[in-house]
Amino acid sequence: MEFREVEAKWQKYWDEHPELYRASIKKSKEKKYILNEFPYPSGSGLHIGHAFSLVGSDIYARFKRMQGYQVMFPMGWDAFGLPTENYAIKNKRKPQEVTAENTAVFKKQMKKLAFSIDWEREIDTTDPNYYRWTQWIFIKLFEKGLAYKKEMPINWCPSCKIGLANEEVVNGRCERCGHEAERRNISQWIVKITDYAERLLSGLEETDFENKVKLAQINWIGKSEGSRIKFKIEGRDEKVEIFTTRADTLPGASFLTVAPEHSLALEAAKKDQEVANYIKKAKNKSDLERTELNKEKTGVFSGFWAINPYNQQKIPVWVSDFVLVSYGTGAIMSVPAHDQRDHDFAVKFGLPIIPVIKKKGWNFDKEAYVSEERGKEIKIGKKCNQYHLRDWIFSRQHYWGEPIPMINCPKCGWVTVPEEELPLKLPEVEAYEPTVDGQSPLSKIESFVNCRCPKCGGPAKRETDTMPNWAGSDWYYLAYCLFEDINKPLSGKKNIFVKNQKILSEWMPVDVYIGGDEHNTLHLLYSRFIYQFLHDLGVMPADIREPYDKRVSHGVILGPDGFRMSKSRGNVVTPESVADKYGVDVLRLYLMFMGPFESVMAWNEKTLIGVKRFLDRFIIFVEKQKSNRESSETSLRLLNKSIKGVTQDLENFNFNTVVAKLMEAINKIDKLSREDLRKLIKLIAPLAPYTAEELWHKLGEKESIHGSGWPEYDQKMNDNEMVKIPVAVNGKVRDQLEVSKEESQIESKIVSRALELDKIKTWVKGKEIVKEIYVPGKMLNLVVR
RNA sequence: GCCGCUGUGGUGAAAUCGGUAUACACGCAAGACUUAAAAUCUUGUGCUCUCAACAAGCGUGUGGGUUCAAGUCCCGCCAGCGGCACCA
Repeated sequence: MEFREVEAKWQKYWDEHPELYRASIKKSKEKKYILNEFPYPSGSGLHIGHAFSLVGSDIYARFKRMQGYQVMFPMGWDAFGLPTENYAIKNKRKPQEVTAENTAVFKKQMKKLAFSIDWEREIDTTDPNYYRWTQWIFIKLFEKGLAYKKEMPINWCPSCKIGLANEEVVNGRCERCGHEAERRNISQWIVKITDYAERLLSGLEETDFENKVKLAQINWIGKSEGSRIKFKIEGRDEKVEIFTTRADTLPGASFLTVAPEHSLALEAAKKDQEVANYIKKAKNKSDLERTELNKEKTGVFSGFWAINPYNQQKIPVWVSDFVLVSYGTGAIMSVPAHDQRDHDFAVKFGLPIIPVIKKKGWNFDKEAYVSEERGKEIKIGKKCNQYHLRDWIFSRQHYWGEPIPMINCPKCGWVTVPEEELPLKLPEVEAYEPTVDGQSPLSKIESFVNCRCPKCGGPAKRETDTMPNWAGSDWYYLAYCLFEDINKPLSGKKNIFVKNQKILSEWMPVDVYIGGDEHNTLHLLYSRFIYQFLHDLGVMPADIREPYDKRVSHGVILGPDGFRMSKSRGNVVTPESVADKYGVDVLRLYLMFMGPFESVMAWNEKTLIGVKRFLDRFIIFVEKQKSNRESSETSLRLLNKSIKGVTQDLENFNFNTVVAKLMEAINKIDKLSREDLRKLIKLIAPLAPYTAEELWHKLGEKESIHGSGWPEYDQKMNDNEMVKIPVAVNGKVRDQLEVSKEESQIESKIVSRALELDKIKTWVKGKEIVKEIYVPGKMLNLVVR
């Protein structure tokens, strides 16, 4: 039968039987919540990367389902975002309509690729019933003091006249027009994720993330332990506080350096034009300039003098942009003898270099001596930790995002939109372009902006910024659990999280979270933070402290030329084109056979042929074998071995070797009974669901194979098998011994039989056997002299 | 510069705990079927020496080390990929 007909037939059947893939908690069965990062539904449809990671996830979900677990494998759409907005602007269309079209295409393609998704749980971050709760979370953040408004520099494209998200700035340039991006101060909503830095670190211990993911998060949070030390400033009451990890080098602090934004620098600028000019210049520096000017240090003397608290010496205070406002206190003590940046600075401006840790023969004038070694402890200042993690800029001056549910009242200040008024719907607008001054298009809609203050009833204005992309994906793993209350909205004040504690504690945490390395820091950290925050609010089950248990990162598929697939390179391979040409099962098998699930691989259609041949042979094999009454003994053993290997490899996401083991089975097995044939088909079912279903029914089955059980490995079957024991002399294998399993356990027997082997005799002849090392069932090594 | 990952045949890659390196597949070569081609099937395929077989030697980026035994563990170096980058 042609693959097209087979696919159409079973896709229809599966659509008519949603119970097959429906996730439901039954007391008797253990649950598995298998989550793949939900896609952004772009206009170009599912790309090969989506297909790759989803095939792997689907195989695992199908495998676990057949093993008898209650599997939840849901899907949804992370549909807010710039590409849709840009497309809408360009084509004068509504983002809502574009999104609906795109998600329809994605869903259709996913169904074709046979993903065993529970479609009843489908969610969409742009659905007001969904983002009502995204907004509710923001309100709670605000109420708990974790969201605040602040002037922050953002990236600004002077050509497009819009604010750019960090993702939109590529090498310091605007992603759309290539113009150099500038910095501009705009008042923004900030979320205090830094309050959770320590929790985000310690929580990692409760997860089963692989080490590289944990390390990525640890590095991103970037904790350093040190102390804060206050320096008196001559002629001023206010002290300058610095942060250092090396308080022991305080005696060598020959000057202080403060950031251009530091209050002391601003103070100095009032009196000194040169300082004022420097600050102005530094402020206007774009990211591009900052990285380019990386090499040469710049700075200016502030005119202020500080007192080193260790020895009461007068040291100058300098202003330099290599000191960052956003880290520590925005001021440092400079120890040129033991820090290379301070050294560069000191050399350029002729400042003293005072060694604290002595090193024989070290030329301190030439280079700083930077070592792990510490000087004697100095107990000045107080111990504290610093983190690289920054607070999270939560505002976007764009249209296609969740409106931030805040109202600014001239009397009451910032007031939240009352919970019962949620969702605060995104109004339909005529134009989606950002305004000339960089504000969100919402700011032009007076009916949206002007409102009454919920507190005092006076006239007030709404926030017009929208939320970043990450907001909707911070809690979607909860939304899948609560889909009934999200897709059929609750009225009034009822809270989905509080109401559904039981459901949450049944499904959470996510058992396996499959996603890309590019999300190992931001998305994973943001969503862990939001979960922890909700946990602190008391709306999450008390004993579930982390949202994800295990994290599996999938690899990347490059184009046939070895480069990342892109339209401009013209090396794009779409899953659809491959499925049309060879069939879905061939595509699925090939994607998995390419290499390890985590690695980076180039597309190679030639290798795909091998997989196609295998699947054809598999079908022919079943046809030929199906009338057998019984299996041959060797075939039965081989099948049993395959069951063991395939089961183990599926468990560990080693899908490439699963395919290899199935190929091996087909190559070696010669005779199977109809009953045993069923087991073999089950082994391939998670990988090639269409073919397996078709063959299964050809054997006379009436129910779907995907609802059937997983074959069991028979431990005893291989017991009386013969085993081959390699015999080595001085570590080099010279011959092998074939013995029964029983015999292989007795060392003395193995040694004496090995010494009877002709080849071994010649190697041992005339020499003394110093040592015999026998690893039962594995190998024998004779050490001779 | 810092952090992480990777290095195995002509190619994609296998090798649970340190225990027969190169499974599985592509490609290539020879053969079968065919008027022919495609498809399919069979056999062979790390390197060196050899007409060939046997045997032997060498082989997992590189130099050392530990061990009866190292692709696997430890130390140094080289190359490639990804991320971060004046973080005090």
